[in-house]
Parts: sequence; structure tokens; C-alpha cells
Amino acid sequence: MEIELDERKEKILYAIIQNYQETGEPVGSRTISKYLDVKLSPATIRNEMADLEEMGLIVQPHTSAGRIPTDKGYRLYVDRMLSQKQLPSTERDAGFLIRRVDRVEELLMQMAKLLAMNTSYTTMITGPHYRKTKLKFIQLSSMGGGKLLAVVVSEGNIVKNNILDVGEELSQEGILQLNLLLNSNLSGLTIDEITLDIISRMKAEDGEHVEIINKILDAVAESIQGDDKVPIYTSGAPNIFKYPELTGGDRASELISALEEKTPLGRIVLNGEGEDGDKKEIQVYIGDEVPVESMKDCSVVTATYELGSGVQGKIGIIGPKRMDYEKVVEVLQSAMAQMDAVFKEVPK
Amino acid sequence: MEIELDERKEKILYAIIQNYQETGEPVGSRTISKYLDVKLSPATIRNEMADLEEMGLIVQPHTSAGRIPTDKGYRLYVDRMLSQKQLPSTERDAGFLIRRVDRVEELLMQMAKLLAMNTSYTTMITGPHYRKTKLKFIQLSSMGGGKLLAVVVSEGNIVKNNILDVGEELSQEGILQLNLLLNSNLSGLTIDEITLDIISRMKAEDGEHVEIINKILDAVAESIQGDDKVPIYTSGAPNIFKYPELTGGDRASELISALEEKTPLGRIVLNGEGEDGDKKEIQVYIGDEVPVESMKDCSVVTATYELGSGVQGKIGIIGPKRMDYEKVVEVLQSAMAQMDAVFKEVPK
DNA sequence: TGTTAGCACTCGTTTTGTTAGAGTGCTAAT
DNA sequence: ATTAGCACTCTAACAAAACGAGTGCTAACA
Repeated sequence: MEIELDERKEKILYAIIQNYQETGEPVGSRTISKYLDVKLSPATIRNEMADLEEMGLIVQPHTSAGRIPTDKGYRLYVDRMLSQKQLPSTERDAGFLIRRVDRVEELLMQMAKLLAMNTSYTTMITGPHYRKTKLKFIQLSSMGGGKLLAVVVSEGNIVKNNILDVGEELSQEGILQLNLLLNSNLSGLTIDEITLDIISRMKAEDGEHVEIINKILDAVAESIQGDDKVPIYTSGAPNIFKYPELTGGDRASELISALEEKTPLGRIVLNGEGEDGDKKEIQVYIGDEVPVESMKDCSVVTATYELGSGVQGKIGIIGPKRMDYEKVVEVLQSAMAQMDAVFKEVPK
Repeated sequence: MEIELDERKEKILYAIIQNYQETGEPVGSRTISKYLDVKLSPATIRNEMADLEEMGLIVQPHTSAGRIPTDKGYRLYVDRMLSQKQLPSTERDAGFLIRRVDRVEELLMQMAKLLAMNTSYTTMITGPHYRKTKLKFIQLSSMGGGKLLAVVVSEGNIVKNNILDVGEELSQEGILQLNLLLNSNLSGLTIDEITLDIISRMKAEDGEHVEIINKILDAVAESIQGDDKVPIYTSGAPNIFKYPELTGGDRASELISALEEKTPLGRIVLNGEGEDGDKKEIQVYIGDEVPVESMKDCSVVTATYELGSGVQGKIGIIGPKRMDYEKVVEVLQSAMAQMDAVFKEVPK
């Protein structure tokens, strides 16, 4: 179902959308008349608007109000916009700078904060999931008291700790031996490549510490893929208060709750949809398209970031339907580029 | 300036406070008259109330409304309450259970969530600061590309990672040697005990890697005391929407912002005040006593938790002035006891 | 035939006015 | 010392009225 608009209707539609974005209030024919470069009387505009309304692109909230764009109207606008600017991006990373950080979490939180501040919307960012990341090495140390510290380092210098409770106290040599065993067998593999085959080979090779090897592998699995407890960080939640259409009544409460309760949006939107295939990097959900009940009045723009070598996660910008899609998309593209850069280290 | 009340006045004051806590609305003489066990007519109550008002313990928001407690009134009430129950605590840890966790951050976040849900208020929790914690050991590993991974483990099994950029590539032996040097010199010390003396001794002992040792020590310092960037976690922020007196107008926005912008409350209230000396564990800030502008309508109850061996941080419960102080104090005490328990591991 | 001016009409918002009720303080009686 | 009674005050809630923004339609116009 393709929608075709003559040029004038399109101009009017855009004018309505832009005006509505600025004010957040329904916009009437008189306003448009003054706003357009072409000189048209309010009456003419009204006729055109009636048509646009019939097409389902705009509505009036009540009889004697101006028009506001429908989801469908926005969708059209956004699609045009996206197809127009395609990829003139990636050159504009002068924008803002990220302090060099070593810890991924900090980087993510900084990024979220930055985006929230830059856009005046709310930002949500998921930690990366590592299924495609290669293990670099594992470092075992004894902590005394029958406890073992397993430090798992994977490509991109992602470091995770794990304390595990092995029943017995291991000797220094035993630990060294285990260390060697683990690294020689696992180093360079992704989590998915650690097959039962390899595991049983390792157990055979060692013979003695079968139980412990199991525990260690569990720990590795947990720290590397996080077992779908990928952390999610939010920033700029208070920004929603800038948009009355979101905070009217007790909607504010619901929204803030939905943001604190990160799961739904995080899982469904940010990770969601087919993970496979290289979708287009940037995705826009408008109003009803957002699969979270309490966010039907919002739009969400998501992007996939990559921290080198298949480690990827998602960023989402959450704002009112009248958000500045253009800016958000730009900013997101720039941010993606930067995240890429941070971990693409100068190979000395 | 001691305030003394005859028994009847006190009873009336308490009745007002309790009623106000339940309803959140000003309470009038008639209500109290019915509420009290002793039979007194509204008129009598009114007279007493006039007295209480003169003493600054209650006020009427406007001429023809009931009375509500002032900060001063609350203070009196809370003080009485605290002194009465002193420490009948620590026995009631049946309450709620914490899943055993290895990572401190997770424990803290879980705790915050739990408290928020249990109390219907907002919880803020600071990560611990480690100045008094002893170093257990340091584990260096090479990450290639001139990068070194330093894992710092301190008492209570707190693990921190740090990636550092040493210019050169170190040999496996060099790293082992450094490892040994660091551990033999630093193990068992607190951050404050690492003096210049020790440092120069180490440098002398090694001679070669002076520059690297410096970097490592920086990393240790940073990971161990966090350089006042102790993380702060918040949970239950949306709870404030349950209390109209906090969310009236756009106050909600300010409050939520203040909560997201963790610094002020975090630093001032939670860590703040003389860190020294063993203050009483639980502290209550009422209304104006809260040193954050946007929280003048709130009360904050803070407690200090200890994760064994001098690792301590603070928990704060933030709610309306009419919060259920009694319950909050109880819950906090119980929580503290549990956190203690979690890290007081069975010495096998 | 497309555009525009004019006008009657609609409907939400704001203002103003009215009322009801809760609560007080005071006085006088018990 | 307590209480009943009463006049008074002030707010919250509701209703009515005025306002105004915006529309759709019709008729005139280029």
C-alpha cells in the first residue's frame, strides 16, 4: 500500500509535523499558511488538510482543534527522511568526545548519559552479548577458603570476574596446571564453539579435577554470555517531563516505572526482533509500533553498536512521538562510529 | 532547648502524626477526638492543638484546615521512637532473603530493590569504600599489545579489574616477577598503609620497572578506593508517585532528577557528615534537615552497612516526611544484619 | 477549475460565580 | 477544667458563562 502525495500535500504534511514537533500542540490552517513559503490562504490549506485527514495521515484531537500527525503520518515522514540521508554519516564524529575508559560498563553509562544530554530524550543501553566473541585467556587464582577466582578475558579486552566455590583447597601447582589446561583448550574459541567434545577431551586430559572443570566452565559461560542478564543502563529518564503529552495525568509514573523496570523495553525492543541478519543499523518505532504497553505514546529509535569482533548490543533513544527524528538518527550514527573507534585500538 | 509535653499533649501530637501518616491530609479536632482512647470533645482537643501549634510542633496549612506536623514535630516523634526501641533488632532477620551473590554490585542492587519494594519508598545505596580494607592479592596478566591486566582482590573477596597501558611488551617472566614483588610487599595492607616508604623500597628492589610499578600502584589505588567515584545505585524511584505531596506540580520532575543525578544525595547525605567516629548506625533526616534543595519535602533514613573488615557504605531510604519511620528503621536494621551475614563467611 | 473571502457553527479552555463542608476560635454554660 | 454552640473563614467542587481557536461550507472570483 504505497502512499503517493502530490508535492503540495507533502509540503503541508511536513509543515504540520515540523510545527507540531516544535510546539507539541495541534496546528491549524492559519499557522501553516504563514509557515509555508508558497503563499496559500488558510482556506486552501484546510481543503488539503481535509484530504490528508482522509488519507489517515493526520487527525484532529477534537472538532475545533488543529491537526496532529498520526503514527502513519510520522512513519511516512521518517521513511522519507531515512531514505534521503541514507549514509552521509560517519564523517561527523567531531561531535562529542568520550573519555577513554577501560571498563565496558563505564563506557556504556557514559555513552547513555551523553546521548541523553545531547538529545533531551531518554537513553537506554544494553550491555553487549558476547556469543560471537573469542576467549582470550582465563586466569585462575586461589582465594583461600576453598574459593577460586576465575578472571575471564575475551577479545576486545572485556574482563569478567567470577568467584567459585570448589569444595577442596587446591595446591598452587594444581591451579597452574588447570590454568594451562583451560587456556590451551579454550583460548581463541567463542562461547558457541565450546562443544561437549572439547569439554570431554579436557576432562580426559586432566582426569582429576572433573568436578572443578565443570564449575569453571559454568562460570565462563555465565561471565561471557551473561545468561540473558545483560545489564541495561538508563540515562535521562527525567527528560520525559519536558514533554507534557507524555506526563499528562499519571502517565509519568507509568513511564518512569517502565524505564526503571528495564526488562520489557530492554529485552523486547533493544535485543528483540530477529537477532540474525544484518538489519539496517537504525530502526525507528513509532507509537503503537513500540511493543510495550506503557510506551504507546512514545517513539523509540534503536541502533546496534559493535565493540569490535562481534561483541554487540543495542542503544535506544526514547522520546515523544514528536521527537526530532533527524537529529536522533544523526547523533546515534555518530555515537556508533565512536564506539567502534574506541575499541578499534591502534595496533602497535 | 528541651521540649516537655504533658502526657495528654503528647498523645494528641502522636495521634495527629499517625493520622496524617495514614491519610496524608490535615487532621482536625473531631477526628482526633474519635481516634483517642480517652474521651475528649473536639473543643478540648482544639485548645490543646492551639498550644501545640504555639510550640511549633504542628501547623495548619490554611486557616480552615486541620493540623499537620511540622519538621520539629516529626523530629520529636522520631527521637522518642528511636530511643524507645534502641536495639531490639538483629533478631528479626527471618524477613527476606538475599540470593547468595559473589559480585558486590549485584548484592547492592538486589538489596536496594528489596528495600524499595519492602518499604514502598525509594532506596539509594552507595558502593563501599575500601580505605580500611586489606589487600589480599594482585594478579597481573599480559593482554598483548602492551597492555596489562591487573586484578586486585581485597578482603571480603572484592574483585576489581584494571587494564593498564604499559608502553612496552613484558616477558612472561617479567610479569611473574612483578607479581611476586607486588604481593610480597603489599599483601595484607590497607590502602592507607601503602606509604611512600614501601613504594620506594619496592622500586629499589626491582630497579627495572619503576615506571610500570607506578602505573600499577595508580591502578590499585583507583580500583581500591574508587577515588570518590563510588558507584551509587537507586531503586524504586517511581515509588514517589504514590505520595501526592511529593509529586504535586512539577515537583515530581525535580525529585526524579535529583534521584538520577545521584551525586548530591549520595555524597552529602550518604557518605557525608563526619565519616569518623561510630555515629549511631541509623540516622534520620527530616524535611529541611536534608541537605538537598529539591528534597525539602522528603525525609531520608540512612544506615551504614559493613561488608566485613571495614568495608562500608551507606544505604538511604527516601520517602515523604510522613513515611513510616518505625517500619523503615526496622527494615533497615534487619537489612544491615543480613549484609553483615552474607560476607561473614563460614570459616571452613 | 482552482483559490479565496466570509460566515455560521463547534467545542475545548478559561473565567467567574456559587455552594457545601470542614474546621477553627471564641464565648458562655456546666 | 471541660464542653456545647455559633459565627466566621477558607478551600475544594461544581456550574454557568464568556472566549477563542479552528473548522466546513458556500459563494464569489480569477
